[in-house]
Amino acid sequence: MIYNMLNKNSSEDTLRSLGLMTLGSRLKRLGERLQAEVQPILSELAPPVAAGQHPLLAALSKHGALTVGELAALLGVAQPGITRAVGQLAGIGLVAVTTAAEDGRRRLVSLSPDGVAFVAAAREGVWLRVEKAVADLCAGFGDELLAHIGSIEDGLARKPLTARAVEERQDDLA
Amino acid sequence: MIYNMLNKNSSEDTLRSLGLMTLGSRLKRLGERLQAEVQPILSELAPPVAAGQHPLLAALSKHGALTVGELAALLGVAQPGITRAVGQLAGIGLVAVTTAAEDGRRRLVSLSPDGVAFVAAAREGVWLRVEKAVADLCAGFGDELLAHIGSIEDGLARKPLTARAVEERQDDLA
DNA sequence: GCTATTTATATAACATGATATATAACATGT
DNA sequence: ACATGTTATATATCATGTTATATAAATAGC
Repeated sequence: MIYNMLNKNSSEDTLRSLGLMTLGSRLKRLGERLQAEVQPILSELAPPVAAGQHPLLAALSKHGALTVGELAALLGVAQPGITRAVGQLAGIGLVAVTTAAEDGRRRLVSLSPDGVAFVAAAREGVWLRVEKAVADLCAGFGDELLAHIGSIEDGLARKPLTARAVEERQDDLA
Repeated sequence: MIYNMLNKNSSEDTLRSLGLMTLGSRLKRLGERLQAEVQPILSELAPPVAAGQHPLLAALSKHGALTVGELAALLGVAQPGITRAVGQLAGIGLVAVTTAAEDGRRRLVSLSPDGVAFVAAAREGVWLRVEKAVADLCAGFGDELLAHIGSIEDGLARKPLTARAVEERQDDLA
């Protein structure tokens, strides 16, 4: 019976065996795994910043001051998450927040001087190392993978999944 | 200026432009997006079950009764998450939990009669429709994408990311 | 100018990942 | 038989996604 126990599931992966039916769960799991593995590398640059917040800093560096809503749109996440992340980054002094002059509702988020230095150092150091490590992991098919991901994202924007499944049902009725 | 605002970021995606450096964040985002889009389809089968919990039911259906630890290993997630999910599924009557006879620490989780019927119906209905919708979304490259994902998962198991980045640093020192 | 509607964002609440730890059961060694 | 170490799992805590909503500012329409 101990033999059965070990054989039963010692190296099986249910998500893998379920294929495209659980693609979302599998991508999420792998994404979280990668973020967790990348975190120690990123944290070598002080102050430690969550892996998921580095793109926010990169967006500010690239575009200059942005509103909460703009950041949410650029990063493809919900607004309250950005509010929270910005609050945390402001707390450690990497970003500064002001109220937009032309619209009192808008909050303008920008890199602080410390934030500017942080991003510059990250570009030359940890970001580069992370990219290389991930490229090594992808063993040459990185570009192809990114293209597939892009294609799925574009496909979802064009036509949501529920619309694809609805058509399937109509086919069944015919 | 309104023109500038719109042009600034109307369709740009920071994660996409950052490429492999933010692969984890991007995979996580897409995975959560897919789970969210799949949820309404799955919820057509009563009772509603979270997208992330369907694989747990599939694992029980395939392997029979499993312990909490075995489920965590099969699904590649942490044990407390399984404890919670099992509690929820037991709450809606799809799984049953007993104590293993040969080891009083182990909890044996199995599909209830309602759970067996649920899985059977899902197999013929919503799981099939989800798989087809996702395959449609992948536009023919589904198998290739799954292979890439598998390769990354295997690559992480063989050699963690931090080990890959460490070697990079040693190269820099030389 | 006033009213109704829309918009930007903070806040609340919740779901779902994780790590850490307490507790009990089991295994090992003397 | 007893002490020590290991293991399975519930529980606590936290981080990070989300949706919903309240509040204030801005916009649209008359």
